[in-house]
Amino acid sequence: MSRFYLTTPIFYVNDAPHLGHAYTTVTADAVCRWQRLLGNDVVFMTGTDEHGLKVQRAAEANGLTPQEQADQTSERFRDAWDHINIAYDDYIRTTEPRHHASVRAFMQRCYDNGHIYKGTYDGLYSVSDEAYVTQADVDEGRVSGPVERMTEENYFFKLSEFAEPLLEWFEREPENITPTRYRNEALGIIKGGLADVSVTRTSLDWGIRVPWDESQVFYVWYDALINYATVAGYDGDPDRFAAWWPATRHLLGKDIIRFHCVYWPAMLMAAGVKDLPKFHVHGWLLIGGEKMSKSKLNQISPENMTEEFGVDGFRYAMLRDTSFGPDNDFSYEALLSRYTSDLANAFGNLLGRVAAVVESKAGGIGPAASPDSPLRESTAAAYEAASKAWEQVQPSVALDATWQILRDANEYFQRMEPWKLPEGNEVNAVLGDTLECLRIATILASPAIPDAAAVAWQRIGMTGNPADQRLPEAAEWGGYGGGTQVIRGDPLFPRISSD
RNA sequence: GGCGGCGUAGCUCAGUUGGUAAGAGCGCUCGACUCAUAAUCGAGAGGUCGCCAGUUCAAGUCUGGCCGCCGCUACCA
Repeated sequence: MSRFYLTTPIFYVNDAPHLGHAYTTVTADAVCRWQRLLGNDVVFMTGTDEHGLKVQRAAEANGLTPQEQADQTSERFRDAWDHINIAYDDYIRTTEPRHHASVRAFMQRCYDNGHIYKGTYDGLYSVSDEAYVTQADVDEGRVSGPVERMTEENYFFKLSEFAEPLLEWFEREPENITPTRYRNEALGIIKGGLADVSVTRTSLDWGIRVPWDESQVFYVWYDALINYATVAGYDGDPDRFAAWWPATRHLLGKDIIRFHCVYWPAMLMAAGVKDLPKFHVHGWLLIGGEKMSKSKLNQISPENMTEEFGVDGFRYAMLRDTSFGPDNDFSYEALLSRYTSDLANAFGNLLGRVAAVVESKAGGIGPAASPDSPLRESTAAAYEAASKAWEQVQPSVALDATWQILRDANEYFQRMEPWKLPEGNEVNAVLGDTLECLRIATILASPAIPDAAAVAWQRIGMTGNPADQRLPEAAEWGGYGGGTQVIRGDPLFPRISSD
């Protein structure tokens, strides 16, 4: 048994949960559920990033204190994740005392190790963009309003010192960042030259106080990144940290590569943390299709997506239709099409037709799988492919491989025509083998569709929950012993009309 | 501007270190079947692999140029 610690980025609380957040989080959830099937010890973490100027401003605009603003939005994220069945083990908020303590301890180490110094930040600030900008930004018209020169005494992190160590890390760990395209991008950032970065601010209060200079607070990014260490027990639980930190994997979007894949590893080195995380980077979820844009689904909360397709329908379609890495198009039409073809037709309908024939030809009792089934080999191959894909954080590939079992089972069932056979061994073998395919596919699909998988599991006469199965044994042919009641029931994934 | 990425069948995407007649799912056409959620199964049509040039016995797969789209370039996954 091994440990598996997976994080999503923590989400900034000036923005309501939307499909992009859901994409990252559902992917992480499914990957963790797969790891649990393997019997690994898993910690799955998500949470909210609550400090910084934008939160302070948003609070003022809403007539709230920053804490109230953070409380409200953080709760919305938590509700959204509960709604789409995200089984997180820890939900961190950067305003929690444990995180404040952790950040102060972490940064104090960096300071004590001589990687932080006091300097003068001198930069251009665009009020309308609420952001610091470069001269190049101004020259090339990427700034929406007037800029003013800001001068501030800040503490700087000696990022420039870490270019070499970072390159050594890339040399040493060929798979530190996947997919490769993003590894190259991070490498490009490092090779492009790293300047020291200002990590504190005096211009706002809503942040974590610098332990060696209480007049300053940490700039929100450098507080936020440390959350991953907080959850692993960085401050106050050295044993836990030693055990879990080496198992760390970060899931993130390509827009935050710089901070995660370059700055964060450098900070860890500065704090004297030996183990560096693995990074899995994904592209954007692009929203295409007219119906989708009609209701501005790119801004809509994840809850709205589940009204028609159910939680599992939404989760499945998103995981199956987005290849992890590149940007992906996602649309209402695609979602409907995926739901219908894969869930209603290939899975739900197979379940229904088998149950109907079990009822008419086997008295409603599922017969056992036959040991020498022609489906045995292809099912094993599908498991191997799915397993490999989950390991590589490729849910779409894993689910496609899993559905091969269902396609094969439908083909077999069709070819054997059990509904025409007389009751007896021959029909029992066909039914048992098809049920066995459903049993295995249900386990393998459960990370994507946990609730529906649990229902399907009961329908074919299994007891317990597919989530409690252990791979790889549970995926081996012959696990369906038969002799239990198969339940026909209502369609597991009812068809949805397209209007 | 700088750095990086993408452009393969109608759609969404796969295509190891260049090498048998370019793949999958969906969609479409035709046929079969009727156990099932008008589901399922079979057959088929459909691609000059963005464009041009080059390297090579051989390029979707390498090199150069061009066109189009996109990301990052200090606080949105």
